[in-house]
Amino acid sequence: MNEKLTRDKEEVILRSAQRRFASFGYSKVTMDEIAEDIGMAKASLYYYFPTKEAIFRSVVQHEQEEFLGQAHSTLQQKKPAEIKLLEYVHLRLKLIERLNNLSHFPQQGWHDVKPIFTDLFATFVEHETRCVTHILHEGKKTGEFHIEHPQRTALMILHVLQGLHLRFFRDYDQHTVNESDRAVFEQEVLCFVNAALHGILKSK
Amino acid sequence: MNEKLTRDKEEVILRSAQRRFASFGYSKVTMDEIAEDIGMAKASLYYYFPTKEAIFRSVVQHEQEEFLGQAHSTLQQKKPAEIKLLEYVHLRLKLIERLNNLSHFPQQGWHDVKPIFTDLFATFVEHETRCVTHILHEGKKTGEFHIEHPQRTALMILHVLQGLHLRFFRDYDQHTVNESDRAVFEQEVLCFVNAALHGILKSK
DNA sequence: TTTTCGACTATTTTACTAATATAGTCGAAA
DNA sequence: TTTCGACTATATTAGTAAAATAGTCGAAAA
Repeated sequence: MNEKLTRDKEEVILRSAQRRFASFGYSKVTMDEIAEDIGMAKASLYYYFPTKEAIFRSVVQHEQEEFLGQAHSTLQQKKPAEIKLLEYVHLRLKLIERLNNLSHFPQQGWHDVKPIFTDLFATFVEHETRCVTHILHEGKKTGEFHIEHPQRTALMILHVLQGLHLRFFRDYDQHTVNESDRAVFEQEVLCFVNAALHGILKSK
Repeated sequence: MNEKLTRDKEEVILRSAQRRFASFGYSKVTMDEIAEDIGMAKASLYYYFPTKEAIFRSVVQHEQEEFLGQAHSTLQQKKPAEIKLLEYVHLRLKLIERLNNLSHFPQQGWHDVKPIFTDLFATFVEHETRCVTHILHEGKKTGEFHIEHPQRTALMILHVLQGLHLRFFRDYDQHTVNESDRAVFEQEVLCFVNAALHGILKSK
């Protein structure tokens, strides 16, 4: 029965951690701060989580799971594959916006946190690859798409998304990223998806 | 008349510098080393170039000019725009491979050299944008391409190329980049260009 | 006059150390 | 079962002295 209470406390901790990580990045947040936010002593955190990394991983995992949940519910609807791909990209843009903050992603942060969750990332990328590959296969089966290597194309798409993200935010540190920058980024991503879908050649 | 001799000496210096920069990156090369390579005293270098940065900029500019030269000669030939775009991308891949080395690009090096030639880069990107936009416009005019916003599409293409490059080499430091890694990178770039050209939708 | 360089300076990097901050432990108390 | 104060060991930071390096200058060589 206190199982439930434990989960609740964990949630509280994770929410606090999430907020702090999102504002300052992994390495700039201390266990003392996370604890103080929720009126706990640092030592108490260690009753729920074995390490700081574990907390961070949980936070990231939460975001990823929420995203994958939404993505799968999109996949299951009956819509043209083209629409599904677009919706997937939109969801992903929202995810990126959130993850961007945790550990102030692309720039400094990356090297701090890279070893912590290369594995988390790896499995996440696998999931993503499956999702996009699935969409492409479906589109191929229904005759919507003409693709020779769905797998490779899916990887390419995901890598381009990652790449544009990197390219765009590599220079900005967190505080200089403003609304209009992100708007330009998103527009460019959509331009890419559009090109990938429709191509630019007239003849087939 | 000694104008010619001066140019020759400059070339010698630049060649030596180019080799060193390519192997060790901007910050790990000293003026003494560059000078010693060609049997000169360091002080003599300053007769030809005012600063170390000036040497580096010259080296980079050389690469860029050679590339732009080849690119323009490609543009002037009478070929389908599709082919021109592909050739352009191939040339660019070769450039990247060379620039990659100077200052051990994407990772550590970037921050060292960024302030040195943001301007060089900016004008280079302008040139590139003009090239690609030109190809797209031409393809549009001849009816080969169907593009709504050639300028925006050109930017997108270039940014994707940059992005893939970053994504691919961000983790590797110079010495771990091997042949097969680069092969995968190039294959992915071509997959992108292919998708951008032909799209994946069957219907128009 | 043009080009080279040895000897010098000012500045930046590096290597080391002491002081601080922080993750994580433990046993006692609530 | 859950919380926490007090503690330790490790990692980060700040400060500093030593070394390396970009850049100068005036004299010498060509």
